[in-house]
Amino acid sequence: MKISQRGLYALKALLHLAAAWGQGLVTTREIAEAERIPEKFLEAILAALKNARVVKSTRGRLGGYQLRRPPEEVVVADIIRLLDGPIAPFGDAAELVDRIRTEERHAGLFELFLEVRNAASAILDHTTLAALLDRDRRIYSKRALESGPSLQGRKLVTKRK
Amino acid sequence: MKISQRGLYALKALLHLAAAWGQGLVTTREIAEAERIPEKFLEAILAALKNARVVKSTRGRLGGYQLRRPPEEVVVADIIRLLDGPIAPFGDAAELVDRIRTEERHAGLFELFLEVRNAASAILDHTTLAALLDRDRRIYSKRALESGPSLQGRKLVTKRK
DNA sequence: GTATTTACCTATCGAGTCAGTAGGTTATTA
DNA sequence: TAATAACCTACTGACTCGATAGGTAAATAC
Repeated sequence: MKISQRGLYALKALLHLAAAWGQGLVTTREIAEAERIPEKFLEAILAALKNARVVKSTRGRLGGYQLRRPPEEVVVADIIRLLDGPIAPFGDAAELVDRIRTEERHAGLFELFLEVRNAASAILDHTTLAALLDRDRRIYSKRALESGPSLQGRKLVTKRK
Repeated sequence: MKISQRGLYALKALLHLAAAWGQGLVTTREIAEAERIPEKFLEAILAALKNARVVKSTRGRLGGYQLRRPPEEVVVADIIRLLDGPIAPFGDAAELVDRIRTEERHAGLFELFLEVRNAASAILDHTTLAALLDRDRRIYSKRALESGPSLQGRKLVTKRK
């Protein structure tokens, strides 16, 4: 599986919406600027996400986008499959299973590919937007601590004493 | 990572050469026919494999190809990297490490990608042509046993009694 | 020494994908 | 009614993928 720029943008946009969960609507422009995504390109991506019922929209003034379900219920693997196709190094899971059965000379090759896809799937299938957002925040605050302890940084350090 | 038709052909051709290891040279035509690979296309693939010193060749009459090293020493991950680029869902390992450091908003995303690439790499890096060939043979004989026990099949069954 | 066989080299091609861009239409609200 | 924001359609240039065509160079058989 290869994650395209489009797929990456989609995940970033969804993380943005996940961060804004429960706080109303967010416009494409807002996301585009914050996440450094070409606005018109983002429009197309959000259209796809809307079509797949990941996201919902309201139009006109004060319009915008929001997640359809809470961040804990949006799984990363689904988004990747939607934008960039199957999570497998060759074909998809069903095709691999089939070729393990039918290929008379090198079935082992497809067995191997299936193992790889299962390993990748295992990770991506149990990672949600909420989990990813958590990660982002953890890294962010760890960084604030390391490079130039700010007010917030100091407090944490002090607490650890 | 996505394995192309080209990459698949390369692996099949190498498995063919691995099976012929120690038995002299094999021509492109022979490989092309046995493995159902367009001959001219296979030529280009073998050229790349030769360039990368995976395979060596002799030309003229009685010419052909052979592996440069024993099948136990040829690792599948290297072949895939050669033909289809890095084994990572996004960029390569070095780029991912870099973006985990530099991305200020969504470093967690790249951490996740790195985990996926490590999982895939772990499998493909410790699989050699010899191991794959073994797999192929195991599946093949298991199949002979299941569907219509031939002479060879019967022997095995009888032994098990 | 000539014909055959095989690897090797160069160039080209049609189809498809990727990452956008452009320009307008419809709905909602101040 | 004007402004705003989602929505829709079409197009583009660059690139990749999976080949095909046609010839050159080297090694061997006869």
